[in-house]
Amino acid sequence: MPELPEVETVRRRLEPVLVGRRFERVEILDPRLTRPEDPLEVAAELVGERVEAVARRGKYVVIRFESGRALLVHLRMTGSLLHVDDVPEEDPHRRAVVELDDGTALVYRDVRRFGTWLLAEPGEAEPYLDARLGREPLAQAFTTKRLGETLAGRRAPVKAAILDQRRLDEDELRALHRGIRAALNAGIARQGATLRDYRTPDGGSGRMQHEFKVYGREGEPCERCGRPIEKIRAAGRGTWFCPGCQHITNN
DNA sequence: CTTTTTCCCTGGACGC
DNA sequence: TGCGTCCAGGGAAAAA
Repeated sequence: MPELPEVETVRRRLEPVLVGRRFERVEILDPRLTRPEDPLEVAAELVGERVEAVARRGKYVVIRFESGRALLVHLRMTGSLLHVDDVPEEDPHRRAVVELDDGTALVYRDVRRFGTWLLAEPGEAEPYLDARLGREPLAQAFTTKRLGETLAGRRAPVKAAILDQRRLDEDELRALHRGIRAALNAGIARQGATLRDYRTPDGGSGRMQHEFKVYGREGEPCERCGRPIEKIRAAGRGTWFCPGCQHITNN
């Protein structure tokens, strides 16, 4: 699913083809996409907007218009933004189509319909995003110190039994910080991971899934130490880890 | 207040 | 072949 590396890949692919383009025609096929706003209204409001920039905040794709408005697109589980020369026929999962002034189109498809499009008026986008998102892990401002401050005072396990932040010493905190940035950069370098639905805007697949060492490998021997990969559920989410290489500090 | 669980939603995998 | 059941999970909302 689209995590930060996937969303950043989408942003990078869309930026050169969207900046300067005008939204000529907008069709929102799934009324849930703009919830709770009226899809017809949002579609009508988008017509005529000219793209000034394509940014990213967390896992939101932020399409900024010259008018000062912004379209906040969240792909959630299975959303994808595709840039096409011609809109293909017949796709039951197509949720929106934006025809651009150069004859190309932006097609949004989303199998599981969790994704959202929010049209923010001038000045609304920043407060909206600030209220929902933490700090950008690839920004300069994201330092080991800042990460420590974020985790301080929190009692929740960082991914349950794998890492208990109460026991993160200076070196472990540094390792976590480096690990976060290294993993995200590796993912971006490979244009994200395609497990099933994720596509880049030109329809291609990411390659990061080939680098996964534990994800989806329950029972298989760790390729580093040979111990079987384990799977647990952390905060409601499936979590795989190597009990040998990713040491557990119980309690 | 913090943390966990439920819910949304669909299609693929699996058992019978 | 055709069901019924389970699972995947981002993030909001509800529950604990």
